[in-house]
Amino acid sequence: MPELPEVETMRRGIARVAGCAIRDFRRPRSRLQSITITPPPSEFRRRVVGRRIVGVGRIGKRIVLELNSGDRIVLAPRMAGLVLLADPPDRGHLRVVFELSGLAKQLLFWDRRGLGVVRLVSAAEFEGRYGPKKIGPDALEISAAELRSRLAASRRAIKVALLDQRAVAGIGNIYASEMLHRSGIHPAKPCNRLSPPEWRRLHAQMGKVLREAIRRQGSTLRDNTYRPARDEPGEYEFRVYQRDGQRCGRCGRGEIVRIVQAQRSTFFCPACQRDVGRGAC
DNA sequence: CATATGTCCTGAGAGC
DNA sequence: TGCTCTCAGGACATAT
Repeated sequence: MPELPEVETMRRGIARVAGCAIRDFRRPRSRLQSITITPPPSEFRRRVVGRRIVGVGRIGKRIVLELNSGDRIVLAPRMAGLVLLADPPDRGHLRVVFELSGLAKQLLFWDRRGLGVVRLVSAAEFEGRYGPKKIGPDALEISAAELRSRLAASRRAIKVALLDQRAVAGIGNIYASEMLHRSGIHPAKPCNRLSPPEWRRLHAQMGKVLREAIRRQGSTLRDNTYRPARDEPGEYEFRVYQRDGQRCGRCGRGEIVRIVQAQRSTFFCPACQRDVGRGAC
């Protein structure tokens, strides 16, 4: 699940690997299919062992470890991955272990579904793969004007467009529903039908939702996969996500419904997110 | 180019 | 209990 708030929480959780040297890189044996590791483990190992981690950043929903060689390690948890220093949920889904020396002893990549990716890239490759042409401005940093100019011409539904990482980075399926609800915007409204006040509200609520979620250390879903620490769930509280059938707390009148857009669930309140923007011409 | 869709993988939960 | 089926946070390749 990890979206921007969960990945940022994980990044903060491992921040002290900055300054550590990588002593070893290994993949614990597992009955599961192996995750994507590029380049292949032998070359990966050769290029990271003995290097020092000089920076711990985040780009959208990925964690980026900068090495003193100029290479970067990009960790993408995708749907069910975790980046941790210790205490993984179990050993069976532990995919990669970096043995470190310094303030942290280990860095772990754990992934229940195996959709995650661990990638080592040169500076040039990083630019091509994760540069501004591929990944838009971070959702925490983007200005209102930039958000609008990047999306306003699109005919796509706003909920679907918010998931496009080239437009704005870090928003996923859950927080997209949450920020649209707080903005009072119908998720199926085409981007090119949003009014200037709607763009302003969306921008404001985007920042609010993501900052609040980071403060609460993200959110833990029904599958219990993500947690900021052992035995400790993320404490962000959803207002619409997976609350279909319940009364809307915003207007107190509507009942939250679930719809499907682009094969993904969307939750919203038909009473306070009323205008689909497709009314009579 | 912009937009839409199928797929990767494992595990949980529903239904029978 | 145990089987089979469907679905889940993301991102990318491919198709239209």
